[in-house]
Amino acid sequence: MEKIVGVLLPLPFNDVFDYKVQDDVVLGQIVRVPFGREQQIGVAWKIGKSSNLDNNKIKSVIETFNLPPLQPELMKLVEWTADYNLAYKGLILKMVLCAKGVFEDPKVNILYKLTGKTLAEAKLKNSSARWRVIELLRHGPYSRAEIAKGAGVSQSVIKTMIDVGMLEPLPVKKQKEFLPPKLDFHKVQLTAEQQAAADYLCAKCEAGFSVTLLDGVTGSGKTEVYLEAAAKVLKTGKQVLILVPEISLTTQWLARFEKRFGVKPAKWHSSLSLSERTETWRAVAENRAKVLVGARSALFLPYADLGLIVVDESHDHSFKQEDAVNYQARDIAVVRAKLENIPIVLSTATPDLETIVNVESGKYGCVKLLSRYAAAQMPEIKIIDLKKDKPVKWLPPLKSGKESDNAEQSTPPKPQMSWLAPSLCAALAENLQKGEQSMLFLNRRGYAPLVICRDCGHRIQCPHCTAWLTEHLKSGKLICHHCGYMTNIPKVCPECGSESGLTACGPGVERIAEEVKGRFPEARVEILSSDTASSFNDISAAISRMEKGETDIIIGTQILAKGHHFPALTLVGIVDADLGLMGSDLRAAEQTFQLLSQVSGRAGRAEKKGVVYMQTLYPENAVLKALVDGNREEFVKLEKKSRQTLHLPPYGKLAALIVSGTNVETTSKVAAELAKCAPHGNGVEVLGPAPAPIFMLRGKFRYRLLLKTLRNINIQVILQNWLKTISVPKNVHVEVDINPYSFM
DNA sequence: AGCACGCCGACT
DNA sequence: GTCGGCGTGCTC
Repeated sequence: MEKIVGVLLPLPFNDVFDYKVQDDVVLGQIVRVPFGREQQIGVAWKIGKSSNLDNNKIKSVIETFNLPPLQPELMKLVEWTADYNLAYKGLILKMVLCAKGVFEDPKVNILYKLTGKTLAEAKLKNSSARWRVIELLRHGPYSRAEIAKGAGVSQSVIKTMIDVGMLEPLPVKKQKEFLPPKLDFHKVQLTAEQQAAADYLCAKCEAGFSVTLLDGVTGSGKTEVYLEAAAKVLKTGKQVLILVPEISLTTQWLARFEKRFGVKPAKWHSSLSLSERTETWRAVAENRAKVLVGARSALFLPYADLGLIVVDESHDHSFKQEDAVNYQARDIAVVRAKLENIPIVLSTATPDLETIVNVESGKYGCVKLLSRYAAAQMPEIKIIDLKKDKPVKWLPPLKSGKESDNAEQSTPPKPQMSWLAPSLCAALAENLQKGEQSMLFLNRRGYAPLVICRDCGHRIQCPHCTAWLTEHLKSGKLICHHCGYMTNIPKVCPECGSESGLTACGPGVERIAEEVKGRFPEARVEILSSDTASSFNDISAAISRMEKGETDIIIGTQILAKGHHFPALTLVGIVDADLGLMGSDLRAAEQTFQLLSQVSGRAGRAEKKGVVYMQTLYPENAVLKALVDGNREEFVKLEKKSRQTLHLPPYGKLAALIVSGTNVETTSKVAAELAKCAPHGNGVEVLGPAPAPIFMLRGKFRYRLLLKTLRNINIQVILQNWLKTISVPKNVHVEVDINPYSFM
């Protein structure tokens, strides 16, 4: 019987395409279909015909894969995510079908086993090499390479034995094994507070959908608590998904997991190889991988039997960031939990206001961990007022050795710009003398964020973006942090040709490291930022040197803020606490509070108490004051008030339209047209268009419009109607960002 | 998204 | 005369 199914394809469409099928196809079945002159992998989304096309125009499904069909819950999640973010359903589906190796022929290993034919029967002479092969294969089939190594013979010996029919091939599907976690491998001794929290979460794990905020100060052992909930769910045979910010998929976290469960979890992140993706995808779909730790995209994997979701560091802004489609992974995780009717845990030391409000309204449950693990205490935070405690220039140490021989020729060292206040320098010196570790945090990569010519005032800009190029001394390049453009550091000013005018302005981590090395030549200094470390392993290596006490002062960016546990770290210096507050970010205050709390939380995580120094030009700033007082409640109160008066989330809704294109005129015309037919009325307001803060990005000009509505208004419907009214030429792109975090 | 079709400028 | 630019339209 010939039937017709609607197939959703991983392309920018909302509608299904009709195909004929011979046998019965189940909803959610993954199929290969012809599409144009190509083939596509799609999913049977609707039974029956959806188009009014002539039946003879409808092509047939090529094959249906022998894979578990997508579950209705996941299909609903795709639809929900697309509707909520005004994105194509097909592109959301693409995130589900993201392991293309799954749909190719599975790789097979050819192993060889004995056929039973003897040497005599094969008319071969006895030789010790051939006997060693026979002996080896009595224990089981092996590949050619394994036989050669195991029996100590050459490939030719094996080939002869195959040719005469003594050995026969045995194709075996390559399938990576995912070991099940050993639930009782190593039960960590929990504190009473942790145990109570774990008990609460475990109780939630018995009762369908719920959201629980696991709200614990840095160093309170949240991981151990939610791993107990994971153990509870794993005991029932269900799967557990732990979402982490990409950057915290560290060796340290994995080591903690392995210590508890005796095995490695399955991992999912952007830098997996093709075969790792394929293996993991299949193992998740076939319920062979029981625990998966992954970045945001792990949310769309086809779990066979999901029982619990944990969002670690749930406040982290990297959960909201665009890859193919804009979405906030934390929110979609909650929706997935709801659709699957399972519990979800949001774990963080600094919950975002949205989550706090949901806890207060009773929508989310909450457990708190108020004290640090064991003897550790919260660090003391001290403000350094840079206006009073001004950094003083420093002299590079005199060069030693052979260079001092021609000292009369070299100019005396020039005093260098400083970014560290005398009091911070003194504290570093003291800590160094005590043999304790220090960390300096500056969320700025490279040497200097700007190069300016003192003679003509020229500033070196990115040719593709409205942004200055950052100087990176290590690589000798000027780099655009927005598009990746790279050029050698010029010797002379490209504008006026001055040979001495080019000057680095402002500090990046490399420059701070230079100053620290200059001031403390005896200290073992390490820089850690996403570009000094060329690989995941470099980062792990630097972290482990720090753990082992081989580093005295570690200087780094964001990368240092999250999840690391350095027992001997007692001093944290925040070089520029004001940095995040100036940005054009709606959540600048909140994000700064979160980031600085996280960084501060690195200090004093063992017996010795930690001290945090924050350098600022605005010591009266409310965010910093709240941090110093350790008073999150006060900060939340202020933040609530400001968002309430401005009708910002969660007290109102926001959506941004980003209009971009390579042609300024057509782009601005579309932006203006959008403004002209902007929706208005009760509780609906449109701001803009305004040139985006980075007007030109990757060679495209960008304008922004902001739609603000009251909380009870369906912002998606308003947007849909709005976008329907205008026609956009193909060389202009209109992007929708529901609940934008940034204005860039 | 990809890819073909189609209509106008600088080249052997 | 053609090669090739990318604007428009289609894919069950």
